[in-house]
Amino acid sequence: MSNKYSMLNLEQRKAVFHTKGPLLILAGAGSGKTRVLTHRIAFLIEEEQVKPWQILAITFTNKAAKEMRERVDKLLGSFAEDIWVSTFHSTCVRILRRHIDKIGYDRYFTIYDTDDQKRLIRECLKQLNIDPKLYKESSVLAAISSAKDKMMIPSDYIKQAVGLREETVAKVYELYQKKLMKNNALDFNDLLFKTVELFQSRPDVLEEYRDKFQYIMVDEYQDTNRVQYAFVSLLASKHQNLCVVGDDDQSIYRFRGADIRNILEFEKDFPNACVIKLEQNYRSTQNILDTANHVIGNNYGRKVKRLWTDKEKGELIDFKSLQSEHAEARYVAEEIVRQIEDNGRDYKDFAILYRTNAQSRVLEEKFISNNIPYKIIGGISFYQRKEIKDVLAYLRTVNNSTDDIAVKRIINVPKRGIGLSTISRIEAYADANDIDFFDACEKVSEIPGMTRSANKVKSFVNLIKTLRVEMETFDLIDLVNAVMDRTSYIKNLEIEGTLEAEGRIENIGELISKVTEYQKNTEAPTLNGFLEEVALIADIDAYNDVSNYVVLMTIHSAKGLEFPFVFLTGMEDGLFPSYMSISSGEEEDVEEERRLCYVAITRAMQKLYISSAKTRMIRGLTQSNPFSRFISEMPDDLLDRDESMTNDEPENTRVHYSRKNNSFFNVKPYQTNTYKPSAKPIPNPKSFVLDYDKGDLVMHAKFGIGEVLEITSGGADYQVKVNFPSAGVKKLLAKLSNLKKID
DNA sequence: CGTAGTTTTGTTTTT
DNA sequence: CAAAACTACG
Repeated sequence: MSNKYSMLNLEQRKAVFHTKGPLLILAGAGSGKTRVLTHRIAFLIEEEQVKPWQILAITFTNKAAKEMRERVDKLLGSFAEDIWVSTFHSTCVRILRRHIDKIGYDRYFTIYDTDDQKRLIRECLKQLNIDPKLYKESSVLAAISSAKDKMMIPSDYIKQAVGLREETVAKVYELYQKKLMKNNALDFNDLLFKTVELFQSRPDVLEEYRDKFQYIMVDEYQDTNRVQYAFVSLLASKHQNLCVVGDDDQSIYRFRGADIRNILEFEKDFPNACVIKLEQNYRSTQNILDTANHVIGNNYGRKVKRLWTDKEKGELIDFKSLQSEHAEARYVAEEIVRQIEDNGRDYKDFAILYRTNAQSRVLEEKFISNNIPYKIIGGISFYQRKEIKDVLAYLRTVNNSTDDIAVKRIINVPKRGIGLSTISRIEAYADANDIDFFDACEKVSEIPGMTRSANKVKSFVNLIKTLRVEMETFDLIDLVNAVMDRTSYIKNLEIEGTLEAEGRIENIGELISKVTEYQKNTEAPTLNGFLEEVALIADIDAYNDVSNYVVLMTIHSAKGLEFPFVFLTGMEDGLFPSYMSISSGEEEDVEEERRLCYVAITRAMQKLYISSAKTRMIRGLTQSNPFSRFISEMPDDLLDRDESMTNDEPENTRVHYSRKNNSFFNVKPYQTNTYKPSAKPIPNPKSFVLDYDKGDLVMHAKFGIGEVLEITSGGADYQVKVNFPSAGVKKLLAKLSNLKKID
């Protein structure tokens, strides 16, 4: 036997060699579970003659899947290609693309994201005459979503509905599902649910996959919900070679339907299950681990385990209380600079974690002014940006004419004079005749009462038809370019000439390079394939630790990652644990937050910094919250407390720019989220000199001559307000607009 | 029909 | 505070 397994500890080896029958691996944070999984796959193939295509390994993120595949590749050479290593969602899509026609859907279905779902729900509410003020689309969506996670179809939901509210939601659910089907679309929940339905209604299909996947592995099992559980157990029930890996202490997706029961009662579900605990931690120092253990020890109903390490105690946990969120951010930035200058650390050694995405703003500002390269993971992701969704909606419309949501999104983008009243007339006509929205557009001349707008609709229909014809012969890139040309989408943005528009143009450029990349890396690239890949992408997937920058992300996004230095910020009661969890009165809710805290602490390898702000502006109100209760759950002798530091930002050291007239930091191209000092180290902001001043006349390539009204300094560039007689007042970035002074 | 200007509303966390 | 939703006017 190959000696690659001798690197593993006793428990890890047990897990690798136990290949038959159900196996639960309780893997504490940093205990090398990915290592176990990859070695287990290698072992199956090398020593047990299992064929690569008989193995299914499921992860939650594409990043995890990619990493696992790469590591298996390294162990085995190149056998890993045929192993199904993918997320729940992409596994299901793959199955559905082959078989969904057997349960009455078209195989070229579209995948709806949250935004699309909300639009659809809005339509349902309208159609059912339900007051959207009383039934907010987000809460209705949450209800429907959780029903689907529990595998309740509309009729099940109606049966169990109690009270007016639930009965109303049930009606919406029923209509929503009908509309999805009509639009030939599936939402995220459906991907799982429909696959399970397929398996249940077509035993022959289930049998096919049961025979194929002799060995199944599931990562992050503690985060599975009911449908995912059903999916896995259906597939595994025959061979029973199911290996699940998880840590109940790291279950942090209850809000998304994750059912901690799945892991706690695995042994009940699979009576002859073998349980192995991995408790040796290879990641963190003793002090960090002890802190984590103490905190999580306050939760009830856990599987008993205690992480240990043979590493040294390491440094104490730094705890600092700052005056405001600005002071906190400054402290973080300065500490990073200090560590880099004094101790020769790299930017990529640092991660800043927070509870909510909103907290990233202030940190970002300080990083810019300290010239620290950083990347924010999450928040409004690239694929959720308006301009990207617009372009994708065009592609979706071209690809699938029954996708009403996509058609409606772009019918008047860019503006073609098709307004609300026209759209509702078409909608009414479509409903009355039971046809798709796009088909109704085609028959616009038959719709009464449309005089002026009929022609506009017609030209829109022709546009789409032309693109459809082009799709036949064009490759993907040309098609995207054709969409851009024929819609003048970019041209319209250029005319706008604002900073915001510039950012949007850059984002579209970024999308085009993603299309190119897809086209290059895929054997048989198709429009459908591209749209699918894009639909299932998560922000964290784009993160790689090769580039040298500090990363900022929510604790949720950080799960599964590790960093030498971790800053856990915003440790205030009401923020973390969140106000919601405290006020709900359910201890369960605080426990989930506590697990989140445990996840955060255990990301740190060498040193953990914890900080809180005495006052913080939230939603426009300045609040002052006590320290997070989790801090008092940490052993006092491991904390290096500094609560005295109350120095607020000294006003004169702050880089002055008011938010109002500096939109540079508000809307920026996705790419510049990664801000890197350019090859020539960017001189500090102030030493970048402009050769014109307020009152001067300048020349701009597009707008011609204008007068400089105002120059605002911010981070790495100046914002210049210029009045162009031809185009009006524009806000421009000095570097991008390349203004030339005129004497 | 489009727009600018005004009011209101909201935050966990995301595959 | 900032984005979204609404209102009033050209």
